[in-house]
Amino acid sequence: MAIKGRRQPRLKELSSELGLSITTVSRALAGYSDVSAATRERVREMAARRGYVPSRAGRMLVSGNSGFVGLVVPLRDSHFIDAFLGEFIVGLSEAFTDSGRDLTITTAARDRREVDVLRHLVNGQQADGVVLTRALSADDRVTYLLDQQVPFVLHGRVLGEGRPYVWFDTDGEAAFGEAARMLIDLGHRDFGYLTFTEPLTFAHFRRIGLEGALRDHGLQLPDRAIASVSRFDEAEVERAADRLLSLDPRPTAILCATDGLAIKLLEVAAKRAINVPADLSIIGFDNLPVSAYASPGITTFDQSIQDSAIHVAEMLVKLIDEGIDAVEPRLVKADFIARGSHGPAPPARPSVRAVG
Amino acid sequence: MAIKGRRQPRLKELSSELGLSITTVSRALAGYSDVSAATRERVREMAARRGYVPSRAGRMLVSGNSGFVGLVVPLRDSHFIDAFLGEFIVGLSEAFTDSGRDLTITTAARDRREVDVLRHLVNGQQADGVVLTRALSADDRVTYLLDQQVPFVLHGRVLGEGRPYVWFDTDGEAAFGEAARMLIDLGHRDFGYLTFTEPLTFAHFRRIGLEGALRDHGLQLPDRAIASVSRFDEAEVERAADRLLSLDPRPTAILCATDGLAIKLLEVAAKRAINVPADLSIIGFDNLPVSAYASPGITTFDQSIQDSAIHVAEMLVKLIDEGIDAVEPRLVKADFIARGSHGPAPPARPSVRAVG
DNA sequence: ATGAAAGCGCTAACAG
DNA sequence: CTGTTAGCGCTTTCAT
Repeated sequence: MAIKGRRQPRLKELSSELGLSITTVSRALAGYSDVSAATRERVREMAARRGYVPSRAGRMLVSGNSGFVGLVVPLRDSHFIDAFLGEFIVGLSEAFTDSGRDLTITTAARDRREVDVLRHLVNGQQADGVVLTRALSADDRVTYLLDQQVPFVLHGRVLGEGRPYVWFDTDGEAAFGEAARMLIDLGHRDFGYLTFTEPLTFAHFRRIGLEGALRDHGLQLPDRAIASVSRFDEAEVERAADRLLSLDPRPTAILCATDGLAIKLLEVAAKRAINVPADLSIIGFDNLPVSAYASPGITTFDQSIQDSAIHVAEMLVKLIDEGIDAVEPRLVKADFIARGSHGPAPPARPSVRAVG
Repeated sequence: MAIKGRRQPRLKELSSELGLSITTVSRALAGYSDVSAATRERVREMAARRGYVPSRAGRMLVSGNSGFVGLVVPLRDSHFIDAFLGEFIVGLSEAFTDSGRDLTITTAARDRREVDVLRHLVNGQQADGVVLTRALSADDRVTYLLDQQVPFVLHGRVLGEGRPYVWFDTDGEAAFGEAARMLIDLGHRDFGYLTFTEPLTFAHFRRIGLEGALRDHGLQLPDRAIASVSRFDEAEVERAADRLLSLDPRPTAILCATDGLAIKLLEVAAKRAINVPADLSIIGFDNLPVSAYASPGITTFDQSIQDSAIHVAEMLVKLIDEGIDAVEPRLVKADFIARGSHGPAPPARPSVRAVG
């Protein structure tokens, strides 16, 4: 069943009805000055009345670009992260629509690797540019697109890529540095970090932010106090959280790479009758809707997903239109959202280690 | 900056390298039997090695369809609903990708009406079919697409449309009927319904499900016990909830058209020191992630957004390929999720009304 | 079994 | 100012 109905008019039809050549109609619509104002008006009026919309295919063929911008959605993660995607997509789409482009979403489903999907998108000239989310420290998507010289904007950063590329990121290093300093001021000395096994760049930066602040105060984050879990294995979180809470001395403050982790940690702490924030301060990142409803509310950082999306979209449009020299990578500050999951360090307890 | 780099090979290039005509290469790739097995293999091998992907534009032009399926994202709602969108989009995209199609997302931003966006999509032949979400009782998008004979699947239903169309919906009527019967069994007699001002079809069906069950038990839902709020005005919810809780007699059970509303109601009840579920039972719909984290957890219905999306996508593909006779509308059951926000009716209290 | 030619809708280069 | 011509990449008759 093709699109039937009152068939969409094409240039040919308009031109024959107007008694003009196709070319003239085309140029009139494009607003070229070399067509008389009178004709231009007449053509425009007719086109509007007939609801003429140029065929994308025709345009694509002659211009060489598609008018589409691609987003490859990574493997499906947890529900929490899907909330991110929804907002991000809406933001992107809005911004692209404003620039006359459309967003196409492709999924790297099951066995198809993301790079293959990208290759398909790029080689089929289905997209003039691409948005990537969830950067990995070493990200083969980035390498591939740089090799192919395809315009793209990365939400996040990669590590150790020599060539220039356009990225947009939230400054997790500064954020967790700030959080750590605040907690140190509140008397905390024993810190923990709950993060992902996968080499997600944001987790890396948040960690070095934390470690940097500790070092500045003569403290450190021992390896034992870092627990990591696969982002695809919900069950693992519980074990990891458990392990952190069994340390001796037990951390009085645990920073979590994301709110999703923070919430799980909160649950595990509750099961062990560890009071948050009296016995344990927890800090997350992302400001998920659930974080406000957990009890206590999760203290976290907000990065306004919609704003990020809009910026990313604008950067990509500029990159496509004006080239890489026209656009600077951007690092934005995350807003600290103080809620109930952090507080002063508990009074010092005798620790096996400290005593022995 | 167009896509440069090791330029994507086109048919012309492949054919000249192989010493064959464009036609032959095309047919070899299409697997036609009238090209010798040997050549076919040779062509295929070369195409694979060069990473050939047919140009979408060329295909579109000759076939008349785009290979794209459109989703018009409605006006931006609250954060809660965006969580729905994210999951829905991922589900759609996965299913469409499986059928070799891609999903394009267009936004009805700011002043552009959704129908205009649809018109653009349809007339520009940018999509072979369309997915619509959040049906309104009288939905001009549906009318328009039916008029234009454009294949579409509606997530939800409209009321009073005579022509056949393809829809997929969750049976909110059955669900809230079930919930009401359960609450009646628990002793509840005074019910309330918190819903939206906008004529969203799902809210309508959930309401008549509730009303039907009440009627069957000789009860009714008085107009005063129905409060509605605009889905774009978060503040209004509080006033509406307040009003419901000020009724005399105060409802002992309030059903909410969505979890988003239920959560707001829960907050307002907490402020008024109304204990849930001892004094008030609350039931929502959607099973948002936050609903599990509210305290008490919201009793609700789950409709598996991802499954819905996959079904919708499959229905649309079938509709496009085989026509409207090949596909039946579908009504699926929602799963009841019992949590802590409902319970037995409180012991009867003297009501001004009952006493007077 | 293979190739030549036409045409999908559009725009750009070139004539008149 | 307007029209003719060519060509973007592909598939589909129609010849050979």
